[in-house]
Amino acid sequence: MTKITLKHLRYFEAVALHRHFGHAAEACAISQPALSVQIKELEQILQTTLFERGARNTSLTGFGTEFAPRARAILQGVDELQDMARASKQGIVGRLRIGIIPTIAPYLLPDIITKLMRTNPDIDIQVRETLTSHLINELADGRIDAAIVALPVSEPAFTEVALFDEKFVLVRPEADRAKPTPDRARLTEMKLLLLEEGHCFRDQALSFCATQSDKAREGLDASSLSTLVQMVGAGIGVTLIPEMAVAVETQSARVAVSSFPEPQPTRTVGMIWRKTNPLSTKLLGIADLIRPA
Amino acid sequence: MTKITLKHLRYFEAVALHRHFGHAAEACAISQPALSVQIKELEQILQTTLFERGARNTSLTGFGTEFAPRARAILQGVDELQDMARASKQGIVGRLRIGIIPTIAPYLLPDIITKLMRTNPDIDIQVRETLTSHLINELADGRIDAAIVALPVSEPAFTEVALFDEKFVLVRPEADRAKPTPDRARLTEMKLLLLEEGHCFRDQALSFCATQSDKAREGLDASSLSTLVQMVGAGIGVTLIPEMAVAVETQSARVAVSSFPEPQPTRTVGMIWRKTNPLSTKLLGIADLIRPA
DNA sequence: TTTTTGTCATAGGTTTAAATTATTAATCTG
DNA sequence: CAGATTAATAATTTAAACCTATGACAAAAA
Repeated sequence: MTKITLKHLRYFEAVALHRHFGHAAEACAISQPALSVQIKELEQILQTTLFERGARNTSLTGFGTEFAPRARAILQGVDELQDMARASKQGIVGRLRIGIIPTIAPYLLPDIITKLMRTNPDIDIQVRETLTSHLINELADGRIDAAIVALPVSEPAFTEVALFDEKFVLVRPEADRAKPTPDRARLTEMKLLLLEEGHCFRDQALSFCATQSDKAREGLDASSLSTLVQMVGAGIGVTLIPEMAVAVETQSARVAVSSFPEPQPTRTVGMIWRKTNPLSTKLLGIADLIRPA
Repeated sequence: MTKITLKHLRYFEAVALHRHFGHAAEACAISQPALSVQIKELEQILQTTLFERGARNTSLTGFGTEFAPRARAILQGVDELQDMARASKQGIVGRLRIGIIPTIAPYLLPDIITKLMRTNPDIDIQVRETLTSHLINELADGRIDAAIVALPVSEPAFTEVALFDEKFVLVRPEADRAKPTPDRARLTEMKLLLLEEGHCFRDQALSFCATQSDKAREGLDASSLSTLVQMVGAGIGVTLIPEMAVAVETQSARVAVSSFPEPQPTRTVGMIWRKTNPLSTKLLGIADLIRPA
């Protein structure tokens, strides 16, 4: 049992339009017999007559009349598929599904979006903000196209591109402003507030603090840098935040911010994507665009 | 330049569903290379990548994700075409576009529709009421499937089937009830009211009246039998109407109805359709159904 | 009527497209 | 590194679609 093909529908449409097999065949750039055979086959598939062949004129049957607009709609749908493909190629990508970790997103995203929109007015940007481990899964599954995270990720399936390094700064209560900046050794003596488990920034901060440590830290983990800073402002302890977050987060809090002496704590922020992603080269371009330097 | 085919879309859908070329190929009952080639061709046509082939898993690209629902919609539309064809075949015809002349329609239509609906609950009946000449044109053009008119029509392209004969009766003012029924010769002396030009019934009535005649008849033509009877009731003249119309039209008028002595005037009502109409045999069945005897 | 014309269907042979099997290439997994 | 998994490529076969030529039929013209 053969199936309906678009060829059948295209030929049908031509005959319906011209009401003449010969003219329709010409319009389709094929011979009249070829068209006749195809129409006949379509009628056989449908088990119905579509055209009434008179000796001197051809017309649609009742069923053919109902059939025509649907056939036309299908053909139009197919044309639209092609248009869609063409449209999606102008500009860098068309749609970009990008993931960013929470300790970067609020500070970098406005800038990224602005830059992408400027160079690429029709782009459709979809952002996903969650923990690195989730982003890695979603990237692997093809649910997002790229992710901006702290490097290294060391997944062999991913390409990693560094975007920039960022320093961590110390946030203390306003009252501590005059005190000297502690080095990493002295930090262990202070009450250090951290993000919840799962945030890479938590681990990065901890690793700087020379604490081997999870030493009796009661449940004071915060779910965002913003909360962390507010807690510091309330005098509960001190914390580290990325330099990039300073402007936004310490605006309205009664806290003192200070840089560490060398060796300063840092992390590398980068972009990752599947090596197999066909957009690879374009993603490289996007990385260049985002990179501030 | 090759074009998109439904095969492309069917294969695409399978791969999108299974996210695995081998399994998709199995689902399509073809070999994996055949499917790979077709998908590749589709991607070439669209000038875009639809799938991201990893070494161990396959996923849709961003564009593929947008492409999928449209492809699915098209395939569904095609399936519906087939359903439509199947549905249209149950019952006698599915849709019947029928034309009837005005001097028959009001009296016969209710009966016809009742009968058709009873034997054929899902039928879609479309009625066109106009003059014979118009019906013939519309029939020839395929705009209607059949027509009920007075025979003969004598179009070689049409099949004619007689339905029944109907007599014409004389309608006189109530005051004339006691007078003897005039024969056709005496009719010429009376003021005979007729339908407008174009109605076949006008010609049929005239031809009975032995008038060779269009003799100075002022513009008193009516546009319906109903009007004609009302005019008679008002004492303007006399008229002929088909027997079938008596019950409906003389109900509320102050007129006297009488049959003619032999030879009585009659006409044959019949059904016509294009010989080339594929529904021919079914239309014969419908004629049998309509025929009162 | 007979002939001619217009129009679609059928037939046989050729070309093009699609499928098959077999093989290769690449990349994970153990 | 060896074995397994998965998709791509190659060569060949099979099937579909098309073309030219011809036939059938009905309408129009002679």
